[in-house]
Amino acid sequence: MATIRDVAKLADVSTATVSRVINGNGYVNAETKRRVTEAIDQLNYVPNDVARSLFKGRSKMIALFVPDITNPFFPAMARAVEDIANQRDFTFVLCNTDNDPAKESAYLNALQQKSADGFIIVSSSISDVQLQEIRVPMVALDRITGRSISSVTVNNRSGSRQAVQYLKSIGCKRIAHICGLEHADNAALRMRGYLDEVMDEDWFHSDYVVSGAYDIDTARTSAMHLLQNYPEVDGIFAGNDLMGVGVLQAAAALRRKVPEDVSVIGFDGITIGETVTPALTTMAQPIYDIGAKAADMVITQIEKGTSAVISEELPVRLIERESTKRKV
Amino acid sequence: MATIRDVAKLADVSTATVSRVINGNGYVNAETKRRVTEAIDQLNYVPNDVARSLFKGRSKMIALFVPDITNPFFPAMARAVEDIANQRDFTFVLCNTDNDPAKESAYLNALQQKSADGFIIVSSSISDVQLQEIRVPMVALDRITGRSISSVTVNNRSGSRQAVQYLKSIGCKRIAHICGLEHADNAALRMRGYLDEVMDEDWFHSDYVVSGAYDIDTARTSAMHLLQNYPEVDGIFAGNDLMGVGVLQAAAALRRKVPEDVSVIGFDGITIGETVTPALTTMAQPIYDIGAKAADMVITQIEKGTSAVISEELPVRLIERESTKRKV
DNA sequence: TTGTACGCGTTATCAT
DNA sequence: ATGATAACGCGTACAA
Repeated sequence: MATIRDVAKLADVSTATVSRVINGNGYVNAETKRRVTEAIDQLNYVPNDVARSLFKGRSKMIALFVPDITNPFFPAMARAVEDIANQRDFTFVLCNTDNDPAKESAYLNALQQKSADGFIIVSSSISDVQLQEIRVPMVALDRITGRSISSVTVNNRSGSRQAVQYLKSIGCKRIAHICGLEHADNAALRMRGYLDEVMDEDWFHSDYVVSGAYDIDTARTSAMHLLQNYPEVDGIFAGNDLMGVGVLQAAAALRRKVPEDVSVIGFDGITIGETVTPALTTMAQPIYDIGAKAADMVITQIEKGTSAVISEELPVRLIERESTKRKV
Repeated sequence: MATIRDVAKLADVSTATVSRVINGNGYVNAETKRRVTEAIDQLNYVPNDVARSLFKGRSKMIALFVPDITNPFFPAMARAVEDIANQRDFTFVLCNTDNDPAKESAYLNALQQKSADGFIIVSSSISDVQLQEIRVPMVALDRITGRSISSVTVNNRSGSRQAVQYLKSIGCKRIAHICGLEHADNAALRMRGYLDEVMDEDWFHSDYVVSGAYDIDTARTSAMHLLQNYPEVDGIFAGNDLMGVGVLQAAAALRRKVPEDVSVIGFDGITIGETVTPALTTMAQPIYDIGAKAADMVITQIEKGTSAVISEELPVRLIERESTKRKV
């Protein structure tokens, strides 16, 4: 690997001049510039990022923390972040935390040691105080922000209300909810939205809310119990699509027809919802936009050096598929 | 952020001594060591990784290149690589290349600039010559290696033969194949395996091989044409599970019953195969093991500094689900 | 056993 | 318009 000194020697100038040519700083004679550029080409010189980082204390690198890389929602989002990062010449690192505080801390430390410039964090297990300690731009997704951290979220609560209203509108009389991870803010918000719509119904029963872990398997188990114990349930709002798929599996196992016997709606809008049978109706999040917006915010903050706290809320929208049908 | 000098000053020793304590190198008096450790604790000192990298020319960072992060196969593999990397105290970076040579080059350059220590590459678009130019340990997955690059693969060809033999054994009389990306070595191998088994059959027809892009949508389209033009086909071997799902969708759209009218088998063993209806029979790869093995190989090479070329082949195994059934 | 001093490759400041 | 040089923070000869 050629260094800046090699280039300087070949072009018969000082390293300072080479640096100026590379970074377009200060004045440099056209002819000198030509010589330097030529030397750079000839030696195939590329500035060493590590040395740059050491000097600047910055690395042109941002990281995205996700709680479960096997939930297709997150790869989809990661792709957006990656696109924006690449466009703006940042290196993108994806970290899978498994909602494990230890892993999160480890990643956080490791990356801060590497002078990571910014973080986008989807996590319900990382503590607010720990987030405060991060000294670089950061955006939280899917978490209620204590006004101290920038965020990009969707209207979880009203979106959930919409989902439940939709179930009502197609004729569901007993609507249950599979709730996501307890300590996840968005799970709590979606449950709130559900409760907003059903709490005052005379049929409402607190056992109509069961828990899942935002994954297929736990949701299937929970839904089995629910459907067995409360056979009158004819509509289920799952806290995310993965759990919606779990509900479909539970219904199939119990020979309950979807959507004839029970309608199911999920939340997220991941593509797996189109591949299951029946295809899953869902409240779709603008996944790409969320990731892109978050990346844009972080990078802009990095580049401008501002630390303004911005919170953005994006809308969800209903996608009707086969798992819900109007009762005749 | 405290530096090594701050620690040295507080402990009243030289930076060299502090460095010795940190890295366990050379001799250092027990009492001195105590003082230094204390100072480290007190200042919350952590060595700066960037400075380390600059000095050593290494970064304790490995990268995994995958062609399509939205194919669940790759997140599953990434998780394995990540686990091993973390265990061995390496930072893990996941790069999604979209099979785009430009993106691959960009990532490769960017990461080499950052002194990445090793690469695990799943790619059919990156050229062999470009791989040769990488001066750090590297493992290729899913590609025929020119003996010059270490690799971890599965027995694609014999696995495919097994798949086709299985279809035959359950009574399929006309077996077609949805082939993956043309320039992908593993797609070619899987097609070879298929051809090994069917080429000499008197019913065989070259139009029984159609192409997909290793994704659901293209496979569905191809399968639609196939099933429409060749209604006698009663067994389909899809080059991967995603395409298997595409085939199921095509069959559903054409009201062809699976497995009664046509049996379908995929390749990969990703979980989405369990969620579709009917659940997809598949030749499952040991996904986690592949990633773990590759990570282990790269890191071992990095640490030992050896450059031996190792090629490992792992076995696939049949998982029977609902998309195939013995003809009576 | 410990300290001094240099180099890793870059950028920025200050001269010239 | 250009060059010399001091940082950035660390690890390691070499000297003591």
